[in-house]
Amino acid sequence: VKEEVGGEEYRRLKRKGLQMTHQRKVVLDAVREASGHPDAQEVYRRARAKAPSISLGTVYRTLGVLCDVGLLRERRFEEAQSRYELEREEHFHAICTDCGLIRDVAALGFGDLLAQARVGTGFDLVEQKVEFYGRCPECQSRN
Amino acid sequence: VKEEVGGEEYRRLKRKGLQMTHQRKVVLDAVREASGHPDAQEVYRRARAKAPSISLGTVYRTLGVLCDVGLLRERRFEEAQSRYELEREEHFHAICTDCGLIRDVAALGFGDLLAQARVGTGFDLVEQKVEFYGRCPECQSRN
DNA sequence: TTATGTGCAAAATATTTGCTTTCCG
DNA sequence: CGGAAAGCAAATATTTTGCACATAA
Repeated sequence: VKEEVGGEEYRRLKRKGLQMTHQRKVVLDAVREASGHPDAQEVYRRARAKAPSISLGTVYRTLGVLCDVGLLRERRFEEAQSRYELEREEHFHAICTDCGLIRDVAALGFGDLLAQARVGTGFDLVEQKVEFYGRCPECQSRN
Repeated sequence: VKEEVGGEEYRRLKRKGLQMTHQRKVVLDAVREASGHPDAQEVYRRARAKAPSISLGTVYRTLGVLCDVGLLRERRFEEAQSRYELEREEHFHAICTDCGLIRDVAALGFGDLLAQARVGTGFDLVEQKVEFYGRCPECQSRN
């Protein structure tokens, strides 16, 4: 049995009756190659390097599709625009208030925040979002 | 010594060379009277009840000013628009994924998340944002 | 071949800004 | 009175959508 390259992506799309296209490959690669958490404009810029005729509308639609099938994850930090990251295990984010750098933080070791919040609220909570704000090491040493 | 009603607001504004105006009173009251976390449109709607000629632009500028002087706080949840709340001690939020209800959650009892994140990242973190998502009690009993 | 996807442009949504007039202190 | 603020409309910024044409399977 031969494992197909990119098989996972095809499978996720097919499961929902969606097709794999050049644009979808290119957008997914753009997010992979961007360091971290690109917004739609950066994905668009990167995608055009490989698919010059791709439109911004397609980038938005494609990012939405890739989130729907579970390959990407949309994130809204304290900004006007959404950012996108590869879907993976739960983690938190530290965001530099000077330069905007976003660093992933392992969720391990923070205890069961969800369980505590469930007790405190009566909500059937299934997901959490944790962000920390402050200056990154580089900006700290800059002055 | 007589304590002036609304003195605190005047003081905060004056400290930055800003004036108190009818519109600023009305916008602040609108946030106070809204249950919880109104967005600019809801503030606008409420403010017009007391100041019919107020414009949406003024609402936005005023919300910004009131945040600057520390009376309000801008919040972005997983939505396109910002929401606003009265500035107060740190707390978290539980958000209903069905009806959108936003409930405040006391931050006490969650341990020193910031300290842990500082160690993990090397960032000089000074602020945290914690949100929980799931169904509120009422939506749970609805079906 | 045919359902699905893309490009393009216009629309929708949220927020900001320039400028003239009005108002607070 | 003089600087700060409001109203209004136009400008921005981000994201969504309608539709004719193109493409994957």
